[in-house]
Amino acid sequence: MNLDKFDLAILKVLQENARASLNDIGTAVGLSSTPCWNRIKRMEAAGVIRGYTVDIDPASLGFMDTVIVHVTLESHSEETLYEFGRALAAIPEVLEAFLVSGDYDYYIRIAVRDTRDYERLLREQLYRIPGIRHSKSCFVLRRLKETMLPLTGPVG
Amino acid sequence: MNLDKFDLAILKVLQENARASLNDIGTAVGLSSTPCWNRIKRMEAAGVIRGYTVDIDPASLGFMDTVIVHVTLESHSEETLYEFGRALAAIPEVLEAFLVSGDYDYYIRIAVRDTRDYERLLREQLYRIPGIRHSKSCFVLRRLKETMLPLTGPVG
DNA sequence: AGTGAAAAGGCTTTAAC
DNA sequence: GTTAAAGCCTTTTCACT
Repeated sequence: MNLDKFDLAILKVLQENARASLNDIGTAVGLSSTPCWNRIKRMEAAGVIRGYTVDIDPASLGFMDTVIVHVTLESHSEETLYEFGRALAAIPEVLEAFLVSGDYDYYIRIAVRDTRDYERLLREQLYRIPGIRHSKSCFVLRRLKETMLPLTGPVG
Repeated sequence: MNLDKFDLAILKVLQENARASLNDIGTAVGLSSTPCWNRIKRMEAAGVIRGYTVDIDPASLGFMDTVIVHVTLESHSEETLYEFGRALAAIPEVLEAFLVSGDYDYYIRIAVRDTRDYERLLREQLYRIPGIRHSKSCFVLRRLKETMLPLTGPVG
């Protein structure tokens, strides 16, 4: 799908506030509300916009720490990789899971209550998944940037 | 701030669709729209809800690959760490940046157009930041889980 | 605390340019 | 592909439980 500068501008507004009204979006991008609405519906239908979500403060939910875990598996068969991914997806504390190239097989980011909760999670959840060989963790000391796609560049 | 099961249920609905109407939210959680509205405003004011954002398909924007980069710095002084973080935050392709404990100093996730774009980004952007010593990259082969906070557990 | 109704405002559609 | 206007649905307020 071809996105012009108005589409990108609309996405940028929605990225900052997904509940912005069509009037506000229109004012921000220099259009009236109707074309904005049409463009949004078009992007939703085309799968450019996958959905709208809320940004929740992890600490408010009791998750005081973020841990990044690197995992290697016993086998690299498609079945093992798939099964491991499915098991990870079922753990709510697992925020992100990526199958990666290189020294490790999976990169995972988890939200934990505290260090004891981290230890429990590793022992009772992660190491109970069949196929896991080894893991290596690092605690996040500071978060510097939120996850937002760049809306300038390749298609801008 | 104390969150009860209704608050968590509301967050869950918003996490799946941040543009859900108050009526739909109310129906889903078993309340009328007014208390839902009050609870949402309260959570916004308390910083539990940090904002609402849109989930955009990276491929639609021309970003076909995701790369995870681990970085070590020359110095671990507060100034170097801070300056590096500031420079990272200014690169739109950098989706996430975490200051971490362990073997590496920064963990970064970047969106790239293709392998050439990755090479360009590394050379022209990342390695031009003062203080960088070494980096190690791995390409994401498959993304298994989206970033969503678990809404059961510690406070549920 | 929650409910339900009423007012104010925004969303969605139709039609015209 | 854009603007303007009409009807409808949602948000927001208020009175009551």
